[in-house]
Amino acid sequence: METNSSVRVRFAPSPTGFLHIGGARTALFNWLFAKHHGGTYILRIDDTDEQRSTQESMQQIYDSLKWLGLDWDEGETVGGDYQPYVQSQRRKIYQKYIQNLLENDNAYYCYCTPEELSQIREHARAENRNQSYNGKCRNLTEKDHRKFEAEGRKPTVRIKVPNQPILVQDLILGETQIAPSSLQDEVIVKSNGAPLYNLTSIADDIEMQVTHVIRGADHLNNTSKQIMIANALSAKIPQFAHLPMVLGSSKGEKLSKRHGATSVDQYRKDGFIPEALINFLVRLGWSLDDKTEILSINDMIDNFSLSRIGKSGSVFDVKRLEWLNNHYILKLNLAKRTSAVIPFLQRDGLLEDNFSNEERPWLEKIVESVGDRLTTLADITTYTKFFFTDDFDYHPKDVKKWLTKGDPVAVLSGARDTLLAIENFDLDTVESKIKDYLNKLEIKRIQVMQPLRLALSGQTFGPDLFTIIILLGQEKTISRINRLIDYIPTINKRSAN
RNA sequence: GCCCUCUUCGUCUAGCCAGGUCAAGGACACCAGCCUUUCACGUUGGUAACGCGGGUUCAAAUCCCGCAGAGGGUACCA
Repeated sequence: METNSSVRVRFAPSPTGFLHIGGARTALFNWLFAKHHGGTYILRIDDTDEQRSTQESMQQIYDSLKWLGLDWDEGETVGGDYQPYVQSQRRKIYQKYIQNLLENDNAYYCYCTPEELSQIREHARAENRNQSYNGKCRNLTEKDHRKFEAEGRKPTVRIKVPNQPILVQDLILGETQIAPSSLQDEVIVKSNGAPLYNLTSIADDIEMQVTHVIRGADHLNNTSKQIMIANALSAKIPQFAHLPMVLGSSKGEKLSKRHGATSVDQYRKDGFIPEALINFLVRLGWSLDDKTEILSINDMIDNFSLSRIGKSGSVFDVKRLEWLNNHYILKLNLAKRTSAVIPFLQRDGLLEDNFSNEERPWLEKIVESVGDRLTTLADITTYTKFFFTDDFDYHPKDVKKWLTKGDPVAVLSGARDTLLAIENFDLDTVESKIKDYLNKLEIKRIQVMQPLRLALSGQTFGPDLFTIIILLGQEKTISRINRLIDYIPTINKRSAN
């Protein structure tokens, strides 16, 4: 493994909502890059958007990152040499940068009103240029300033586009030159005095000694603006790596709610586990070789490299996530799997919030009976509901398929009597007695097993039938069979209604 | 419109930089068989891709040019 302790990276979300999938991948890649190089991973909150940033979002992002296991070395909650790590608390620091820019004539005050600006924008567009500002206030005289101030106009601060092209060197995308003509004098401080993202982001990257900026490709255009600012400051710029976008469908659209859940928190609620999500995310744009799909965190850390990240966007395919989720749930030992599943049983009202420890062994047996069927933790309810409650229906389709042919009442009665006669009600005995019974009948096993399944669980899928019988116990098993036997004569009446 | 970027099976990707071993490999999904008390799992097999057009070369998925398509940006958002 390469070791370069001077590597410093950051994940800098804006707290305007939950942590979404794309953000989680960006965080993961930064985290892996830092771990791989023995460097430092910083969590910074870029909350310069006063309108949309909220405390709740900040907390949600922290929670999601922690749930994923992406702990940070420096940041609001853990400290570090560059506190504070929340941009809204760093205004004083940016002031220094703004002064520098202004004093060296690399930035200037602009008094244009929103109306004037939109006119300029329209004009530029009519001429097929993409600049929305024309440098109108670049060369204001002292007199102009006084006049505007007297009118009560509050100025913004704009950075001056240099004459030379901006060179953007990207570790993933390669090198591009951005002509001054396709850049414009960006606003870096709002008229209310609030510094804007493109200033604060690069200022903090410089300030915090960030060596590599790894972020989504949606920031590609911002990078040239930020390099322009850093150049004006004569500051050393970090290296950049833009991650291709995470897309929502094969049409190549950016991932959005229309394509299903987009937040990490929603996937947690849906019963996905962090190991699966991490493994899924790391393979979105990155690969180790031509065949490795499953990687442990250590595998990822040992092998992670920016050079193996592709250039094109990746579609978020939930089927792949489900496959990984099933895989990682299986890797959980019974105790862990049981613990993981408990909140979902509680959520679905099958288990008391304060269930007793005595129930734990029984719970574990139920979870064990489910075997490898869980795609998500939330699936536990589907497979085990009938263990917890008698309140279940028989699906009409199953009823029609298994209870309307032959003589199900006789078949079930026979099975019931067989079970009733058993003294040692254990798995081996139950299994052998039932099999003896099956062998005596002249119908296919399935014709007995499925009606029994329906009687006991209301379903024709799920755990091993003999295990279900044992977990339910003799008494409940018998009464549920009787319940179905009583139900069968009413079937025709029901369908007639 | 303008600027920037991208383009291998339906999806994630390997291969591309250092052209031949690629009549393109793996995985998810899908389909079929096997296994089986159900559903899953597992297992065996199958369908399926180098966006298009030029060029360079003995040879191009790989290099060059053009086109098309897609994405991102174009804010006193990030």
